[in-house]
Amino acid sequence: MNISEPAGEVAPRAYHHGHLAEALLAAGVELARVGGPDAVVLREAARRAGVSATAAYRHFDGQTALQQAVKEYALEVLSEHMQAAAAQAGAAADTRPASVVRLEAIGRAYLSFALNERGLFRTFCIGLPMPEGVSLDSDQPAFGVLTQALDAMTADGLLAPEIRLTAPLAAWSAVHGLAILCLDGPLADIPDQERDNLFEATLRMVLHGLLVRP
Amino acid sequence: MNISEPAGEVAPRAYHHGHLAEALLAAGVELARVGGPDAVVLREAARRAGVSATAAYRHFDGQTALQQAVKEYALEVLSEHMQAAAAQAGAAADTRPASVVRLEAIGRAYLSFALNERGLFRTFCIGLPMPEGVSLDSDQPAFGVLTQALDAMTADGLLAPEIRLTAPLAAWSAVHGLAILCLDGPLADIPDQERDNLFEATLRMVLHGLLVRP
DNA sequence: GCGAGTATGTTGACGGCGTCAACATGTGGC
DNA sequence: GCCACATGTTGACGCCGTCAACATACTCGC
Repeated sequence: MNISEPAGEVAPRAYHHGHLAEALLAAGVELARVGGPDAVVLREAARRAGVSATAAYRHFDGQTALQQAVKEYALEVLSEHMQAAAAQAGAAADTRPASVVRLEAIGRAYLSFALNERGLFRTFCIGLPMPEGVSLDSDQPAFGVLTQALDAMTADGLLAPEIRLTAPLAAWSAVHGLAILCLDGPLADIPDQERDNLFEATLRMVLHGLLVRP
Repeated sequence: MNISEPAGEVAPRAYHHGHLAEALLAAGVELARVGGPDAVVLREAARRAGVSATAAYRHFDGQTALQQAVKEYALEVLSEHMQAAAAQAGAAADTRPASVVRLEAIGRAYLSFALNERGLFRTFCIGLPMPEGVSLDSDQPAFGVLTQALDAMTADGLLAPEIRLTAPLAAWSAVHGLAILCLDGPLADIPDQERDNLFEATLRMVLHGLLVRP
């Protein structure tokens, strides 16, 4: 999804904007980044795109549609983060199985995205229907990278097959919950180091809770 | 906190309402129950209290103050739920240690509150500063009942002392995350039975992840 | 090449919201 | 009994989402 104005293309004309949908989405993303989902406001997005308030209705079916688009964008960025982390995992010296290291890396990527892109993450969280019914299928990149890691763990004999189906959501719940508690909850302003400790403790709980007993 | 209009007290006068703060809070709670935090709207609350729009400003310092009050109310209700569940736990035949059963009951109470009082739970979740800095101290009832259960588990030798401090937040993260995924996330409309399975699987992950190895 | 049809953007309006200032009306303390 | 204060009202402002009616530019078939 290309967000920024296409660089060298035809310059926007006087009347017809040319790339209004993209410009509105870019404005919406910026609004979300700064102010969270509630800040994704149609009139302001239109203003930033240099266009009248109601022009947005030619491209988005109302405010929630724009929020939904921003949400999808946020999901894409999050997915890329997680995939990049999973790909890089194992570079450092680590005696544990690669699949476990990868699962941990995914969790850490999720949390770091939540903390570094708070507004975007919050927008990704809001209660709009997930894009095209993400659901539990692994065709969604963000969820897919998680299920792949768990598949690898199952293949390695580290995950009991009978919990293979519930494991991704249980793990996701723990990491997601921790992210939310750190953003909106009582952990909003704990020192960085304490928060990191909590990250590690939660990841340990997830791993110990999922792995087969040695 | 008394929410409803005091039954047999002095009837509201013509000009001075008499119990406007309570009436506004009650209206706010009702709005939150139906529509979540965004539905907690000053003008509508005032309307329901039979009072002009700006009268609310004599009792609440703007909209966020009313939302905050509703949030505190929601936290109280949630705490009572959890405490009641913890107290009742162990009534059913269960061969496991009482402290473990209690911890499970608390988690289930949290989830059932989230599902049965969606609007209120969502309001409780919003990113306003927790009432009087709930933080990690166990003087908050909802958090206290959790730490007590974990203390009991530690005393029973079921929880390693070195994770005693991080355990409550790790456990809370998992249960909270699952609740959110069920309300706003991809698990919004899975069948009840699948959701219950997921509950149990997540609780198992938490318990296995926290308990010392037998 | 050109004209009709459509895509895109504008103006104006409506009601709802939060919020402030100025004003009105009760209530309680002296 | 009177005055200060608490409480509630009115009116206004600017923001928002949204709709209908209108204006302009592009495009495609001829």
